[in-house]
Amino acid sequence: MTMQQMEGAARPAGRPRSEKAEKAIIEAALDILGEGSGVSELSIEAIAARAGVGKTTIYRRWTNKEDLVVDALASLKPPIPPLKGASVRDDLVAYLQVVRSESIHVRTRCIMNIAMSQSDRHPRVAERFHEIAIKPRQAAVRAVLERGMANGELRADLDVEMAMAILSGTMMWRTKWSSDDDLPADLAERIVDEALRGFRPG
Amino acid sequence: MTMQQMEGAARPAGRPRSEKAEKAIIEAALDILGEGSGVSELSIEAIAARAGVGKTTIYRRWTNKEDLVVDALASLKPPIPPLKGASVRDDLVAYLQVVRSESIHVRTRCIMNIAMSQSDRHPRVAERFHEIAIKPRQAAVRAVLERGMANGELRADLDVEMAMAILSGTMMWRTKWSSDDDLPADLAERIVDEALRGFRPG
DNA sequence: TCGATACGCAACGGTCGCGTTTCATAATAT
DNA sequence: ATATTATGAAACGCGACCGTTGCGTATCGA
Repeated sequence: MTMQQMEGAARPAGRPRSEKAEKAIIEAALDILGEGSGVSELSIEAIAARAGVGKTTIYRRWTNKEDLVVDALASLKPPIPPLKGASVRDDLVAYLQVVRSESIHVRTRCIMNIAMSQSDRHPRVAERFHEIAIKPRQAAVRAVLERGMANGELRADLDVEMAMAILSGTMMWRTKWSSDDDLPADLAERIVDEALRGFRPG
Repeated sequence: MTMQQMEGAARPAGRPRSEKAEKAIIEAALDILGEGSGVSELSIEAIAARAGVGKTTIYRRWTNKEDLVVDALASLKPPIPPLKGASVRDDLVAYLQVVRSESIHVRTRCIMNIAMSQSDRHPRVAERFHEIAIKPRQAAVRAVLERGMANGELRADLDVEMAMAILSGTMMWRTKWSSDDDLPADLAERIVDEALRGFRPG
């Protein structure tokens, strides 16, 4: 018995799959989605062409488009900002500023659109996106709010879910229905200040 | 000179276009969009088939799909609720309840999705939708808020645009990321009450 | 070296929707 | 009646992708 055979994932014979190709495929898919295509307009041929890869190489790894998109979304590491500022206000402003700055980049914008608009048609994709990109952020915001409730910066009876919806929803609404350039620079601060007015004790 | 010739739109000779066909086409288009298709997946052939109409009849009236969709969206009469209640709170609750109830119907939901997600790819469509479905509602809400500011129910220095974004954005966020059934029945009231906490004077 | 597997590439037959045309028929003005 | 335009149906050639296959080459383990 050789060392190799003892390894957990008994390596099959023959040429191993190219990791580079795999990354190129996922990157190409995200790229095309980032240009505004919906999931159904995303064609395997286009992905293969852009990735510089044969269609075979794609079909060998994923049996359908949805699985590919799910993996692609999963590869998006959401850059959660630290949020360990001095005050609840600072943390929330920092968070919403990240959201705002992302909404300006076309790629982020389109991928967000996909996740939001195709939840009926492609529930698995939307669910995965929610898991990857939304939940961790919501958890971070929730931590900030709960910290504030604990130390008295916020009302003790604050409805945390509602507060999170107010913060994220307001920013989303503004970024949706505005052209990029008429988003005021201090939008994050203004949203937080307006929201906090109702979140504070008293 | 006959009466007919004196009419504003000098009726051309020959068989007139069928109004019924026109309505059937638009209805079919909305129907398919309401099932979750994006604009680009919406095929003329499918519209014709569902409307019980020849493709000729469609191509004779619209030169491209976008124009058809624009007209279809324009045919959506937004049922703006009256909003003449006793208080700002009552009006806002009534408004958000309409929004909430619409978000449950698949058709409304999908058409909303289209307008929101395809603004990059089909700006004319999104713009038209905004004109038809968003602006009048926002105007109604703005009127309620301004009335409240005038009679002292709301702070005199309230940022009206921000307040509208908070109300609509929060409801949208909740309806987006929730399955229909875990939307609490009193969601509208809870959003309004939470928001008003910061909108009131003092 | 040899067997096995993956690679990029090109071609296959098949489906779908495109936008156009033709056809027989229907509806309207003169 | 006759001229004119619209209608639904069917068929056209065209191009985009589909998912599969065969090809020669590259990369691995034994």
